Amino acid sequence: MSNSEDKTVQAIGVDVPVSQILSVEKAQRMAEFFGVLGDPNRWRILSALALKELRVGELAEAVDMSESAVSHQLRVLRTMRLVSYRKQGRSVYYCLKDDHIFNLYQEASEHLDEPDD
Amino acid sequence: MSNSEDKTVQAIGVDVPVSQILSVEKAQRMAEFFGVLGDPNRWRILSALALKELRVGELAEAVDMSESAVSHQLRVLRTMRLVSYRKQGRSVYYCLKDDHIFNLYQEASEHLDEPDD
DNA sequence: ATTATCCATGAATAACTGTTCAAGTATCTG
DNA sequence: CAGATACTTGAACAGTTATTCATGGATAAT
Repeated sequence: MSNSEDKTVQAIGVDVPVSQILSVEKAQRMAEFFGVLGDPNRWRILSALALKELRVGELAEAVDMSESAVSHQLRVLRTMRLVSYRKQGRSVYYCLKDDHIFNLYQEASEHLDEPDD
Repeated sequence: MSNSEDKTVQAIGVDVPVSQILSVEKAQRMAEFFGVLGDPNRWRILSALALKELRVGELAEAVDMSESAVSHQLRVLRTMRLVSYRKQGRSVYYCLKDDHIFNLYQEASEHLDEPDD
């Protein structure tokens, strides 16, 4: 809900209740989340972690990025709670946090695979 | 599938089949799609269109953006086939193309609403 | 203790993105 | 036809983002 007063805009005979449009705040949160999924290297990292728990260095090798770049991206993924980690000695093992990412992947795949009309 | 040769990286005793990591091309397509959902104003536009078919001008008023900005964003949404449109006189009516967007919204909401562990 | 390894972090830079502004096309009205 | 309305488009500019590079911290090995 966006506004306290129930403003409307006239459209096609009926009014559009502006209050049902996503609020700026909610839209912002959605955008931040999906924005994290808007980078190809983060998808490659996530897909690698979908196979098994991996250390930062292994990840870097697997997705062919520098350790620093991977580490930076892992921080972003951590912030959105898409991955979790555990430390063991000097290593840090990362893994997927839950399987929402699988559902999002599937849903997007379906959309992208749809015929062009 | 990423590489023709089935390269692996050693990890945790077992090997990680690099060939199962999302290819750069597939990752790129995923990122492009989700990147479109990585903007708050596009979410507001989509949520407005979820209520009913709207003209560009009505959309602009509803989401409080300039017509030009809305038009630019609608082109992006059209490119990703998230919206479709029909012309009627000088007006152009836009609507949501399918309901994948609803599922994505729901899935993301669930993720964002999860407790912090 | 010294050195090496693994990872995180901050700054800097290059690339990308979204808005505005100005102009252009198409349709309707008088 | 002239003017107004509805929308689109391209260029420019500001803000954001992802990488690299250099450095620092923590743990392990010698």
